[in-house]
Amino acid sequence: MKWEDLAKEPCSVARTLAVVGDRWTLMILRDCFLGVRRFEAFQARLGISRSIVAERLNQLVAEGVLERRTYQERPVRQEYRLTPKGLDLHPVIMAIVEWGDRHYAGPDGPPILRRHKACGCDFHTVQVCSECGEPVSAHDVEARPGPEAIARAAPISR
Amino acid sequence: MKWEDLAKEPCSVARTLAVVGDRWTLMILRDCFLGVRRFEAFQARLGISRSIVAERLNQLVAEGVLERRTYQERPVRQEYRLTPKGLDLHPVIMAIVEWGDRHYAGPDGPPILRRHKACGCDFHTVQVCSECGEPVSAHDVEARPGPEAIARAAPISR
DNA sequence: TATGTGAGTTCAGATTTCGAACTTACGTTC
DNA sequence: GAACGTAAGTTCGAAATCTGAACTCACATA
Repeated sequence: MKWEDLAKEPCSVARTLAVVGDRWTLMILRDCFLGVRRFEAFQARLGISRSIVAERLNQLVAEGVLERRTYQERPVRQEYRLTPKGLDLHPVIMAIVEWGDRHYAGPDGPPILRRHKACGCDFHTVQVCSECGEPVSAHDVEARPGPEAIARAAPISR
Repeated sequence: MKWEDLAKEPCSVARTLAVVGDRWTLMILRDCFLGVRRFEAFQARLGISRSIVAERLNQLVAEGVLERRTYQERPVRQEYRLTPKGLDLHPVIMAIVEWGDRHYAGPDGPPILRRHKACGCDFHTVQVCSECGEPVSAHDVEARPGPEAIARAAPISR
């Protein structure tokens, strides 16, 4: 399988990674959630090649994750902002943060602290079941193919 | 910045991606959570080059995410299983699934259905605050540097 | 004896990614 | 008004990574 074929897989992990699973793309999105919006800022913070920054930003815009907005004419200056679809990636970033905090924090605790404005507390995230509200662990989940995967696995005619 | 330098960044996203942010690594982990354990099975399911499968599995073992276990002597046969540290990645995979389900599901719904054994329902995941239990959205979060980031005097530049 | 399987390793060639320099179009400072 | 700075890229040769295909080793099965 090639990387470009991922999007066609009947799997939401594959489809998501086809968009954001590229090297550096999640780092760019991390910065988006921290409020970074400009090309130069992404490039300077990440210290990666400008061509890669340009390519990744274009991909994210093409996928509707970021929106290119002109904030100044003459000379034209653009900025990149998360769309609603992009904002939906917040749980992905937070889950990644959670794992890093748990397994790679130094003796002083996590490198970045996060406060939940709604309740005012420093917090971490917990994943719960949409139906019963209880925390979900790996062993609690039973996966089975949905209609689409069944259709692909057993085509009516060949 | 080089990819290998990511692990040294005072950021949990960077540290996590240094381990699992490699191309294909999250796809391998997806399969782990679906119960895949053998080299041949990873290679066949992903259809990527055997050397990449071998390299990624070795990296994950070195990082303590997977454990190599001999399930048969003569000839030696190994399998790869998630360690507790690896199981902690479940929320990352589920957050990725959630986004794919939401934005790339076809008309028949998501390609894979998941049942929460504890309550018996088909479910999706919701991220809530560890302190107040309310769902967390991107705009609800205020990030600030922790002790370690302050000590490094790495200002957040925009 | 011949064939199959699991778990890799090896290697030349294709692809991707990188760093560094260049471009364009303006604004600012001396 | 010349020099410098900055935002947002583009271009290009070199370096790193990935691929497919073949090879290995140790055993099992027909």
